Amino acid sequence: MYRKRNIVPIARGGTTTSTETTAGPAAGPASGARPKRADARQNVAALVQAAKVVFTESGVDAPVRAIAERAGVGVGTLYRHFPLRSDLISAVFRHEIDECVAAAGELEASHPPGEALDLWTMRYTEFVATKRGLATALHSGDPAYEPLRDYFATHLAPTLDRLLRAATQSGEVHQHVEAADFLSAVANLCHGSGAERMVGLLLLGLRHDGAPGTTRA
Amino acid sequence: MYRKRNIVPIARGGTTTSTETTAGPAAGPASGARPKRADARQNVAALVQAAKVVFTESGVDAPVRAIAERAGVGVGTLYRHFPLRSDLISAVFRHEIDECVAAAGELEASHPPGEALDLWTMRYTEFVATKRGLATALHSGDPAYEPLRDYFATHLAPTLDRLLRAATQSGEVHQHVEAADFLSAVANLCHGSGAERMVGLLLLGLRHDGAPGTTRA
DNA sequence: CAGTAATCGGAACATCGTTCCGCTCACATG
DNA sequence: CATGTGAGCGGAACGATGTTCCGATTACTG
Repeated sequence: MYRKRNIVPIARGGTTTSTETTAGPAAGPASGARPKRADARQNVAALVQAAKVVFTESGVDAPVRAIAERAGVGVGTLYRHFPLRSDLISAVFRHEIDECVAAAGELEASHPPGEALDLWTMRYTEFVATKRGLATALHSGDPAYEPLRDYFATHLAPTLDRLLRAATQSGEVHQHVEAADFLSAVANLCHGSGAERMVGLLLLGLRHDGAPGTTRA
Repeated sequence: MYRKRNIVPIARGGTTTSTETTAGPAAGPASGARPKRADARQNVAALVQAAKVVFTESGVDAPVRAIAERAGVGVGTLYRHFPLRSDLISAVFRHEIDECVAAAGELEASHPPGEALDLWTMRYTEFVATKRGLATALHSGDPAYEPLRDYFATHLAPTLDRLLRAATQSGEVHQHVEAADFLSAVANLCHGSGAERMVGLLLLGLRHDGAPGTTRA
């Protein structure tokens, strides 16, 4: 059989449902091509929703089939909309990542640079820590996650870089780090126990005004 | 067919070959049971040897079959001797881990506590960094790696703990950390780029004499 | 030299990612 | 509203991998 058509009609064009924001391979109405079919959009939404649940329950490594089943679609459909695993992950977390970026702006405005850096890092830590498997995926080297790495590099790295520069200029931070490296380091630390403590140490390390690898002057 | 018997006889009991040290599930002659059959010991040695090569080439996640094939045995044989993946990993790296532990003693004797801590950490970093997939395996949560985690906790943690205490007592380190947490943190950092730099920051963080999460007094 | 049990090999089974393709039906069109 | 068409769907099928099982084999004991 194909699929029971218990599909609730969706408003065409105009008003966008909340799910539309999270859709991955957006075929924006701007691109000349014909807009996506209604049932297709419905499925994309269902997949993202299902993935969100499954990722939370079993981590981002959860079996593809589990997601498809929960969404009530076949694996073929899943792959049609999300050829790369990271496409689905991005769709699910994009919003949260964007919020993380936005948070930086607020923190910068309401706190001194050093504090803003600390607070933002903790926020980022929380985000990553609650996404089981995210850090591992990010550093797996698997090309299936490339776009996800890109998204991190493009959005999060510049944000952190700004915070780092500010804190350095204000004299609170004395050590230099590549934003991308720091980001990946923090993500990695979220694997193990005592993650927050370790991230805290890293932040403390940034404050040290001696040369690395040597005992305090 | 079974196996061509091109097996070179091995001295019984007495002199132990170098491989015997690395054998995993050692059926010590002490335990009343009958000693392992000669061909079995031979296979264990071949497996460890093969695993060493394959791990280096493809990381510790390498397919089981690749190891078995390289060792010239069936997968059944591999599983017979190393029911858990970590058993094989332990067998391969036990020696290096032990050397790492031993190195601590030397460093303690020839350097001030703080320096010894730094140097030992770097040595540990090198060890983990060159074992692709080791860190990931360690923190995968997969029960197949439990014994490996144990080995780390049992051998490496006490060593680092000693170094940490000494450096704290000498006034060089001001922050407290659980040795196990630190160990796992460093291992995790070895995933990403700029690993050494990040480990360096962690070590710098230990020196900080302010409260964590706050700007320098 | 024969008997026995330890050991072996690899087929068989389960899980997972990924591809492929015939079948359907949503939508534009008349 | 009827109709044609291709976007889209489902799930079988394939390949890789981990793990178990058991009949065949042979190392060792007596």
